Amino acid sequence: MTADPHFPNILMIRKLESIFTLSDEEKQALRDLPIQVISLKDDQDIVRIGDRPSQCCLVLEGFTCVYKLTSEGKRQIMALHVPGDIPDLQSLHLKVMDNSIASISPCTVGFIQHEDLRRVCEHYPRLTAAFWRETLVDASIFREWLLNIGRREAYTRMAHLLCEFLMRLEAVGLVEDGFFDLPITQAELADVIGTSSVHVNRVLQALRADGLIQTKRTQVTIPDWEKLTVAGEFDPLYLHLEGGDAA
Amino acid sequence: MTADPHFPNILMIRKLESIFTLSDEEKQALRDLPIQVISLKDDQDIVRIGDRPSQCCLVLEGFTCVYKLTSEGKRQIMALHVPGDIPDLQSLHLKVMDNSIASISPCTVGFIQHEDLRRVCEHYPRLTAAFWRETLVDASIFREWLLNIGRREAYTRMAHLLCEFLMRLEAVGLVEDGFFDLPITQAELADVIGTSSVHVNRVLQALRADGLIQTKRTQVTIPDWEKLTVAGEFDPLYLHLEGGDAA
DNA sequence: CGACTCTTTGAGGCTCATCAAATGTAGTGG
DNA sequence: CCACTACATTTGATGAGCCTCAAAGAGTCG
Repeated sequence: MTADPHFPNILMIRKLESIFTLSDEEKQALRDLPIQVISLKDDQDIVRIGDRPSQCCLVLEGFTCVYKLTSEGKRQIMALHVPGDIPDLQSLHLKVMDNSIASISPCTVGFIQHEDLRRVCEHYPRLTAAFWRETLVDASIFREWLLNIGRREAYTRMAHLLCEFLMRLEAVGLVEDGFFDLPITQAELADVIGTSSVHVNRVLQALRADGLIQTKRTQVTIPDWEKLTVAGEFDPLYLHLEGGDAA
Repeated sequence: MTADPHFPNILMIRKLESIFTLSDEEKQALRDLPIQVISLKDDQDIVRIGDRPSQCCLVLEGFTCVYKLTSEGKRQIMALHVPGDIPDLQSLHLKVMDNSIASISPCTVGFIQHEDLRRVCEHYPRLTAAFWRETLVDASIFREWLLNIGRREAYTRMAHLLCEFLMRLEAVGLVEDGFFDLPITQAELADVIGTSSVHVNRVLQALRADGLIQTKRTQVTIPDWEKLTVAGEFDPLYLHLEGGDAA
């Protein structure tokens, strides 16, 4: 990671700019946002269900996950977040956390105080819209995951998840030639797609056997994007990767 | 339904007021919003995936659902909306619909132009926050449904869904003594909880046999709320039914 | 009363969970 | 460099939950 103390701010600005055109003033306001950076090992809770946080968390490096547990202790991961995402942006308007957020790989995150974020939003309504939109895209991904988990079988689900990951990582420059790092265990993948780790293992073997993915440690290569999207019934519409400025 | 031409506006105001305290000016602005009311039979699409709507839809009477189809034509319902909800509020900031919305019972809905909604939000930032919060609660429900579908079995899932429905309908005054109307077929319930209609039928029988619900036509009675919440592992936290004003 | 839709029931099979154990792969300290 | 530990992946076997197909009852409505 760059030593630039403003790297978190720049990451956030780049992310918003991929959708909205920001004025110099807006960019400056974002650049001036105080962001407290900390590093985490994997599997560390960042916020917990029931908390009443006074800050939001911006992912800088690595991946985080949003999860909940059933009363029998089964875990469901509802979302994965990559650098540039703000997994608990909702806490700006919902006092109590209704889910927990944890690092799923070693990662770096930045904390932004709610009051600072609110102040910026008050002065720059277009930034309010931009942040609001971020939470709407998150919601859109939840919907797609509901379809995935509710109505597709494990093989398709996994292919779909890998497609989504590739696209989202590509958007932040973390993919080269269909090749990216996925530092997530099979047990965690199981918690994402709602199956068991044993079954994840078998599904991954099937995907490899069908030539849809190649894996080496935590590295994943997609040799044939077209084929994987077909196997995963993947249509990137729901990611809303372009066109944010209101009509 | 009342003949009052401002009924839709009043419904919206009441909904927001259950969370935020609104000033007279804010209320007046909402009362002045033009809303075009129309009636629908059941199973009618209101907006479709891929559409670029220029208006939002406020549910006035009956229920609507948010759904998507897999390429094999299987349907997953991602959300149910009750009077007072705005199922496609997201379209204010996401140009293209990533899901379809349909009536699931005969219903009345009101359409509000995006431009009108935007104008109100510009003048009253607290209303922006209130609408933003609505979309955040929707997202919170998506997360809970992901846990439900991904990690709980059908019996628990159904109990959970009925708990949620009771609470949400109670919030808009549509429940009396644990008794409410649920004009939804078992096939539709199956699309909600991600199973088959045959299995829904068996699960409902089991719930009846266990004394957790009583049904008569589309009428549902919950004789023992406490027992049903245990069976459904239900914790209403995720509905965020109170406390919206920022700290 | 017939046409339609929805609910209910049965039977067989498939997907996937669970349990348990073996193998593989870092990371640590001697 | 090797033994040792801690995890993660892989494999096998068994069974539970649920799907699908098919057909029979029950409401509901013109």
